[in-house]
Amino acid sequence: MTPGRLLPVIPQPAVQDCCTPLRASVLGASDAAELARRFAALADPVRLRLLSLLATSADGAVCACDLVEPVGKSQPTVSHHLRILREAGLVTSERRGSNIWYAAVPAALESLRTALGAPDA
Amino acid sequence: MTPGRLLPVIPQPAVQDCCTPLRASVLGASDAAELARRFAALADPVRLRLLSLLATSADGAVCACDLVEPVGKSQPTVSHHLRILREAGLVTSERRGSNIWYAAVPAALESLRTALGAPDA
DNA sequence: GCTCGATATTGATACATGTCGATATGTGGC
DNA sequence: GCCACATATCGACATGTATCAATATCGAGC
Repeated sequence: MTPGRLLPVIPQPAVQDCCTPLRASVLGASDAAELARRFAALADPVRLRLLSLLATSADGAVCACDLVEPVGKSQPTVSHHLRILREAGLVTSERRGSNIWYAAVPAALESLRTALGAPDA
Repeated sequence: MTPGRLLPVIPQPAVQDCCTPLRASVLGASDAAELARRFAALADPVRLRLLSLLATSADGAVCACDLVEPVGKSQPTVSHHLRILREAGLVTSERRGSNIWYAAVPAALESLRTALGAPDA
């Protein structure tokens, strides 16, 4: 379990926003593949709950040890899902002592919102 | 192929927006499952291109016969993907003579945008 | 350096999904 | 009713994915 609270900030990676909005112009094959890859990371209830846990945490980051119990899956399964979220750029991780802390990447969520957005938005 | 242009409007179904935004409160298990189901519909490049074709069409609707060639998949495969988009509420279809026309459902896209949105948005 | 706790990786299994060819269903015109 | 065309469904196959138990790896403290 988590000891006291630590420094909140995890450096946010640069998010290269991909792909013009769906409604702005017809998606090319490679843009579609990249967007699909990112949405696939959101297409699992466990990952959505993990992301939600991170995005709503007061500190902005949560110890991996505190993510296992809330989602009710085994530790390897949670680690697997965190890896997929990380590879999709939706979360970042940082080692703090013997623990690893995860944080959501708001810019990545914004990027996906943009892809779903109105053509003139 | 499509003859001339027809009446543009396809009646839009009511969209029940699901699930509080990810960043507003921790997602419950059932909300997470429902959201995951909707994002899964977007987690395929063929479906994203189909949706983009529909969302950018000048008439607001496209004959199914005009969706096969652009995505470069077989007719049954396109039909399969259109069904998934329809069941996710992202597109609507309407019979016009011997053809079936599809249209995007903007409100459904907005609903997903909201789920990805900022807590106070 | 060893041990312990935390996280990641591996291997195995069950299940879902994308794809196509073949076929069914449905519509309009003759 | 029959034929041609458009769309959907079916069956089969290959591939991907979620899950867990077991194991490996990595840090910290002694």
